[in-house]
Amino acid sequence: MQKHQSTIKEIAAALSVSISTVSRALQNDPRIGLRTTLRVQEMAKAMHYTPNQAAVLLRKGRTMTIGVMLPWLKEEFFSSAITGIEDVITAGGYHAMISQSRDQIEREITGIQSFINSRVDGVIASISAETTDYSHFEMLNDAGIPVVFFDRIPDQFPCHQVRSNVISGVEKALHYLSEQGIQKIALLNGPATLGIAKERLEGFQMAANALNLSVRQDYIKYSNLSSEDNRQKTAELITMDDAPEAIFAFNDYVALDAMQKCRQMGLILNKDIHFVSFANLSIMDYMEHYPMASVEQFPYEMGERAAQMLLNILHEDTENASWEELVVPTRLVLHGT
Amino acid sequence: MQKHQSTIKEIAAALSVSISTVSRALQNDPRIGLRTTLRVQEMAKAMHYTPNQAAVLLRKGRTMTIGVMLPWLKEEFFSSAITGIEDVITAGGYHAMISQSRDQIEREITGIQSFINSRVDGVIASISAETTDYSHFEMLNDAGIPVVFFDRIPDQFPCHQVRSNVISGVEKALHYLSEQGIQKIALLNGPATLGIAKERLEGFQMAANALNLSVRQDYIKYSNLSSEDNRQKTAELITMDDAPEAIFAFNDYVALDAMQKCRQMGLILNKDIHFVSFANLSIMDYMEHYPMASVEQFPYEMGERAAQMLLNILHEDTENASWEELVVPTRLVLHGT
DNA sequence: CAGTACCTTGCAATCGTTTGCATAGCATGT
DNA sequence: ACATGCTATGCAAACGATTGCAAGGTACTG
Repeated sequence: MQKHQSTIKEIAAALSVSISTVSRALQNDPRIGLRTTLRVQEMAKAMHYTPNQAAVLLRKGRTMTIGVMLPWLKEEFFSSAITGIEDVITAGGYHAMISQSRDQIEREITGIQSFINSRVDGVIASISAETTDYSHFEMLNDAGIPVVFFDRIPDQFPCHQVRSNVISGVEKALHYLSEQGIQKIALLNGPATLGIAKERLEGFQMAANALNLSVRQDYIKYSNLSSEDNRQKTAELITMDDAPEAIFAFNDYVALDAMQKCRQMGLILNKDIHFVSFANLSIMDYMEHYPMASVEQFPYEMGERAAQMLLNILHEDTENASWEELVVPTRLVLHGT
Repeated sequence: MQKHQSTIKEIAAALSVSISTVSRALQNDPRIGLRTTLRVQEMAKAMHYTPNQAAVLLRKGRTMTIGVMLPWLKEEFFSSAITGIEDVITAGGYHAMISQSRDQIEREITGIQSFINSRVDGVIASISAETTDYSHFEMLNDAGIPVVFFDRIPDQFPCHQVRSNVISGVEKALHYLSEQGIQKIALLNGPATLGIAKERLEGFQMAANALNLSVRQDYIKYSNLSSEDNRQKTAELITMDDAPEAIFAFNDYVALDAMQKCRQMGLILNKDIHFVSFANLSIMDYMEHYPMASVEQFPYEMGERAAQMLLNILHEDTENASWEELVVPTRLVLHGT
């Protein structure tokens, strides 16, 4: 009922010892006698003492906090990734400070600013769809705060990164479509600025060449990931004179919009038009109209790996200049067969 | 390239003024001359100065941080609520520290502990499905940290709270079913420990009485919200001798599991069995098999209101003893008509 | 020229914690 | 009796910022 946070100074006063003794006793410093240590720890418990993190940080220069910046919490991919991140960093004694950019560059910048103000020990980030300028991440670098990017990775410069093997994922999916006798395949991609969009395109072209499929430039569309644009670009594809038989979607959200648009325009899914996509939302299990196949990217695992990488970097004493890079394999999941 | 965070002390040294002058200049204190103020602010910018939050907190005793504790980020209801919370508190100069309990009491406790260590100024919480003991929230109270609960609210004691008008929502839904000539209605509820589950039951019984529907005890099931239990309890309902015509589900996730189970067991949705539920996931727009109607709870708005309430409480100077309480109206959304 | 007032700046304490160094007490060895 | 070594504790200076109070400088007034 006291509305008050107790301090080591108060514990010290209550026991008539010095604050340094209290501090050491609470850390089980062997230089403090057993009797004193026990008395202090009991008193601390009785007074509901909890250390003031701000004071500890100020003294130690570390916050044991990791900033996590990602586009949307509501996307299952990212909330799963967060869970993986949380599991790893809490095991390491850290906790997460989460911020969503909502795919807006301004929110990303202010969020990163706030990470710097809070002196987070490190950052894990997946960049927004709008991000083309990276000066806010350079500020982190100047401040000596390491950053690990995952999934959505800047492609302008080298960086610590965890990404899924997009190219092999695309290859597997194209291979599968081709096996089903489907030749005319469109790519409904994300923003061209996104590294992973470029990778999807690259994988798409490589796999198409390997399979002797022609890659038509007008089969390649870029969406800004909004539902409107997803539907718009889908309409453009399926109203073409020589419309594609299958659409490879950037992710499941794009696929959902695209499939809905196709149905609205009278096409029958998995007959007139086929879908393949990235991500594999768990909610898909409940859907009647799902993509023919999905490239599963294991977001939980990617989060774990990104967090592990960051903790490793934090625990390296030497400032080694090399950029860590990890590629998580993908898996092609077939639906409804 | 300096890997270093600059401090006011360094700015002071660079300009040969005292640190107090720098501190005041940065706050536009009128006591500092215009020339000096400008010189300091320029130098601060040039040196990429950002205030160390820990030091500010230590001095000021406020963190400008709000702890947000909720069950699952991946549930759209909560991620929408977070977005509402974020929008309000960032406008007020605060930022959020998010923690998910994943419906586990232990995670909830450690998360709240960590909020206390970080000396958050306030907490917004939606309790886990396992929470029956509230001593961790009492610790917040002892520490003088105000808590606003939303949606999932403890029912053992009074507290600041924002909740949706569950009872009227249930009434509307039951009324609608009854209008469709559906009489035998089951309630597939959440854990009995959850206040909102009790409310759903209460509303269910009240509305049923008002509509002269009999409330059969064996039509009322409690799920622990896991998919297995959702399916299990559904199976129990639909295999009864006198099975219900409609199931009122605790939320859309429960409804999805239940609908899937019904389909697996050969029932035809919206014919053999009808569904009504709480929440109204946006993903439902993409679904073939959706509930007949959903009670929309406006999570974004609930988040906003909870945040506003908390900020109001924080800005009240007097410790007024009354518990704030806000009920957000619900809306019945009809699907597929 | 002394007194007054104002404008500008600096000193030093403070927030809660950690930690290098000093010190007091006590037993041991010579 | 005295140096030596050990154990157990305390002192005081940090960490980076804020802020009440003091003080130096300048200009104005009588």
